[in-house]
Amino acid sequence: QLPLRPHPPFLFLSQNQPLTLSPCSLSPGLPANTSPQPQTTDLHRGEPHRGRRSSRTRFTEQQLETLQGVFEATPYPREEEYDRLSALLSLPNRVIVVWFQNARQRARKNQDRNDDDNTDNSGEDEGQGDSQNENSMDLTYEYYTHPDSPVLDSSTPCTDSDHLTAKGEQTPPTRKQEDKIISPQANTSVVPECQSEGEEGQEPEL
Amino acid sequence: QLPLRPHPPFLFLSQNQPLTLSPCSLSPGLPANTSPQPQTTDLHRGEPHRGRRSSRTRFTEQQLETLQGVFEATPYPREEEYDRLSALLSLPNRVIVVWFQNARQRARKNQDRNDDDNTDNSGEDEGQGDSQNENSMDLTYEYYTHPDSPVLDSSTPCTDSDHLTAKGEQTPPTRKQEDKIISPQANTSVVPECQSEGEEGQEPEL
DNA sequence: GTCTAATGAGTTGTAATTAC
DNA sequence: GTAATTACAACTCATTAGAC
Repeated sequence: QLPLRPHPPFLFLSQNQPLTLSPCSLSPGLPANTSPQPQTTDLHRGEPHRGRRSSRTRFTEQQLETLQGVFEATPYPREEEYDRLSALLSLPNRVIVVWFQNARQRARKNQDRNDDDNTDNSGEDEGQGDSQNENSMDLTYEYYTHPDSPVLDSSTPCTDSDHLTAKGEQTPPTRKQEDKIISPQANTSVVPECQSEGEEGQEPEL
Repeated sequence: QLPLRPHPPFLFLSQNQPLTLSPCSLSPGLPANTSPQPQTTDLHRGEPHRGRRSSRTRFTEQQLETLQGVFEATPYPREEEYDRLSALLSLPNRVIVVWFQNARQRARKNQDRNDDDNTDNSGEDEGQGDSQNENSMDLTYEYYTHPDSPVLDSSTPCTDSDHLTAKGEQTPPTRKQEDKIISPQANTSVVPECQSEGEEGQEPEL
């Protein structure tokens, strides 16, 4: 008989709008009021811990939104993208990197879970949150991130035919379990990597 | 992790009722600084006596009024709202947080009771003391407190009696939904598949 | 007795860390 | 990079205790 169960810290927004309340003023959708400067060092009220692991970052709604959006587009960004996001969201680079790692892990887990559910309980299909249903994303990665990776090199970037065939070889050494997850960023050819250096061809319209 | 005390099973059901809240007329004349003399002793604020229970806070009428007003608007305020209230009411943050927790608990309980009454004694409907019947609010929260949320506080009076921290805040956590526990990760901001970062259009200037 | 602020165990999601 | 793990942080519920 519980009408509510907001257990864990979570935040994500729908396209929700103030419906019943917002009497006096409203500026929906745009969190530009305060200058949100998420402190990444030591922020929480009080002092929960000192000297331990670095304090848990609390992402803002907007940051998560952006991160999630980028993640859904490119689960494996490269360093330029990390840097861009770092600057954009005013977060340290490590935080961004870690977020993507965790996001991939989460997506993988959700995918597995959904997959298992689908396989096991095919008939039992209740409308669960669809947030984890777009897990068709491909999360295998190939080891292009090596220091002398060809992708990042400016001399090779825009020829997608090259990387598609050359390193598009689907033989990741660490391809463990899921073969449903397929090609890594190779199929990101729809988003060519030439734009990665130049801040990803898409400009923020703001 | 500490099985010291047995705990009842943990199961939830959900039932929800429409929410009745008074938007702006919650506390039209909020206490600016008239003369609230809350005995927020240093007992539980500055110095936590280990082992000793904090002294029970005695809220003033105004404080309770304000808290109740804010609660009816947003049962799950964000951290900034807590801070605002803390400053506004001259109460420690912890006290505010605990008050909201207890208020939620109370509301849930009342809601359950009402629900049981309605369900069990459908025909028997006498006007019992509805001193707390106004708690038929929706306590589902969809995203929890967050540093900068694009919301405005509905508890913030329209008047200028107090704008000590005009942090825009407005959460529409009041989603009326019947008997469905929203899972925390329920709704994500799904973005279309092939657009990299132009999605939300919330990219700050760079 | 009632009412409720405070406490604490328990759950959950996840940022950060570690091991690989 | 991954997978597993740890350490929070924000909540829940039940309970305890303090003032009426």
